[in-house]
Amino acid sequence: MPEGPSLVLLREEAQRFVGKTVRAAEGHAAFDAARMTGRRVRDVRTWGKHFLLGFAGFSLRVHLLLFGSWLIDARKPRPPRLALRFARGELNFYGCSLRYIEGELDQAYDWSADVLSDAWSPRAARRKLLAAPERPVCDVLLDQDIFAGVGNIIRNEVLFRIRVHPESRVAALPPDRLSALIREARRYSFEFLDWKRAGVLKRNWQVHARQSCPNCGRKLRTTYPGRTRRRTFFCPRCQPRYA
DNA sequence: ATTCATGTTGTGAT
DNA sequence: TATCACAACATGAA
Repeated sequence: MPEGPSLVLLREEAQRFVGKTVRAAEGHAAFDAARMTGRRVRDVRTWGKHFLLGFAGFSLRVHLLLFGSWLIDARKPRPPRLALRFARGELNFYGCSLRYIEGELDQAYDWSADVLSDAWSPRAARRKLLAAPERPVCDVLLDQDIFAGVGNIIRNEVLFRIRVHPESRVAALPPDRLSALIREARRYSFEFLDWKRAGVLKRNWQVHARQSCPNCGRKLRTTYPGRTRRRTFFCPRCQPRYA
């Protein structure tokens, strides 16, 4: 579930708790959930795949990892990893990683890296990419320091849309493909968000978990390339490899 | 029942 | 030191 756009939806749903006071916070013993009890939520933000609940002086960071989920005003049969109760309503997290971030979030995060942020900077992304010329594009797209919020689905879809083979190296990309990579990482992330919100995301996948190329009809290839070894779908005909 | 997957971090080997 | 392979975590869908 949790690529960047899904976190935006969580942020929107959690917005109603801003200004409210945590009446009870329960979690597993290893995490000091009680620290939030009696404290007022200042703001709700996201950075890439991080969900951030701001309190005076510190923030809660929730990372949903691969299987994480949340429920608002509802519970699963299993106890939540973290339950935040307010006078009206509750926010429950499952299967996630919890941490506190001390101080201001603007110190802790490079907001220009978040593809879904107003502060997103294509120029900063380009600079980071040019500093990593030998890396394959399949790896850099998942690099959260460059493209925070991009996950495996977005990566596969972006590479198909810009017609670039996943194992192309950054330095070998023609200038217009490098620009397209940066532009499409953000553009498709918002498209993902719209489709997710409308409940039509899967049906709009062009290559992810698909069998054949929507452009030429050939059978798609599935590989596990690069450092990350994540499942990669691509069309060997429509996505030329720039070595 | 078993396998797999929208993710990240830490450990130990090379 | 750098890079890697792998484990660990957790959960719902196919």
